[in-house]
Amino acid sequence: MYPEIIKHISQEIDFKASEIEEFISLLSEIHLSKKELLIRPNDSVNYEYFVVSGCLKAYYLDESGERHIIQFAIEDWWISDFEAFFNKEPAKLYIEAIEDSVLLGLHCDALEELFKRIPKFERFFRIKTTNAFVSLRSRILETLQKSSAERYLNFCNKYPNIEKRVTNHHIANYLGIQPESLSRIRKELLLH
Amino acid sequence: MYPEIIKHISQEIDFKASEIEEFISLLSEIHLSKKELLIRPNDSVNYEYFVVSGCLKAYYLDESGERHIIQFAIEDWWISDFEAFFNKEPAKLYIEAIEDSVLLGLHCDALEELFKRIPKFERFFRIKTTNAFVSLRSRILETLQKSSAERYLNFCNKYPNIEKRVTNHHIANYLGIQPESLSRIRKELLLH
DNA sequence: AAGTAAACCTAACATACATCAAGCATTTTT
DNA sequence: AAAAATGCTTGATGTATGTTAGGTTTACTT
Repeated sequence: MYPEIIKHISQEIDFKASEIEEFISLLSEIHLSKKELLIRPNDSVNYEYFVVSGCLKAYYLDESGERHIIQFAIEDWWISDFEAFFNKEPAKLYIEAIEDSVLLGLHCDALEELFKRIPKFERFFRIKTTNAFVSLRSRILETLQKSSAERYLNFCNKYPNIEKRVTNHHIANYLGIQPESLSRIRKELLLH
Repeated sequence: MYPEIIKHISQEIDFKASEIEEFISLLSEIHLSKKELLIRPNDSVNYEYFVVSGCLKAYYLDESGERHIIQFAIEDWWISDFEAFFNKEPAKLYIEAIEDSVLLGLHCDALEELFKRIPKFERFFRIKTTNAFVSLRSRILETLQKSSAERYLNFCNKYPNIEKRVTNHHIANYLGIQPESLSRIRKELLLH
């Protein structure tokens, strides 16, 4: 039962069977069809979600209706409006399934309880968050430093499995450029 | 002794006096003069640093010698080359004092030990890292979304204490634009 | 199977920002 | 106190990316 997430947590920490069992008991399974919304602005966000299968995007719509993708998630990733989740604020993001997807939701209160009962999970999530923090820092450094073409190539290198599954439109949104610009970049790189 | 950091950790978690004492015993005091380097590329980074007083910048020099500031730190902030620190890799960043500064260094091994002995510190650093993670996400969303002028105004609003203490050159580096462009932005905003 | 929507590409033009260069003011160094 | 370095501003010019528009192909919907 839920071998994906068991493998995922066991990679980082050595849990006892009973601890894993307790963790699993907290999860709720969610099925989403393509284009279905998991979170929309003003929702209260009580869950973070582990992706068992499928592909999703987290994005923000600005005042002028432009879409800005902050995160993709495929198998083995966590996704949520983390700002809303951790700070108990209303959502600002949309989270939408790009493909039919299966998720495991973890409720914030259940998570707090779990931290108290089994501090190893506090450790697990500290390590996960630390890794995420570090990789956001490199993403910022990259946007400060690199040309759009370089960032596009890096994206393809770093996330080949995502690049194959989302449209160029999505990738352009993620990189912070217009789809037309990405098309030009791809033309110059001879990638069509 | 070290009232600043005691206040800092007590704001988040209720520690016993003995726990605080143990924590304090792990810290080493570092004094830096203006322009002195705390970390330079290829250093091994065994410490993260709490700023007691002063002001520092963490930056990357790219191949063409451009400087990109990823973080400022003033009183009450933590600073390090976190990627190098957490992943035990050689540093890629410079960390330099903008003013004479006093720091408290926390060694990675001491920190690991502390986590084992007092899990509340694991909790403390999980919460700190989570907050940092969330604010990096908004920083990314902001660079995807907003004009340079808007980002400059946001910076001034969000970090008035930093804005007062660093040069416009530094702020431009942080925002990812040229100092000349920032000067023009300020002119249009009538801020000289 | 036909109709519609979405994805992708291309081109012409507009614009924000970078680049290069110079000058003045302020701070730091000697 | 003089000299040097740094910070800030301004102008002229270049370039990458945005904007608008149109067209082709592919995928989805009925």
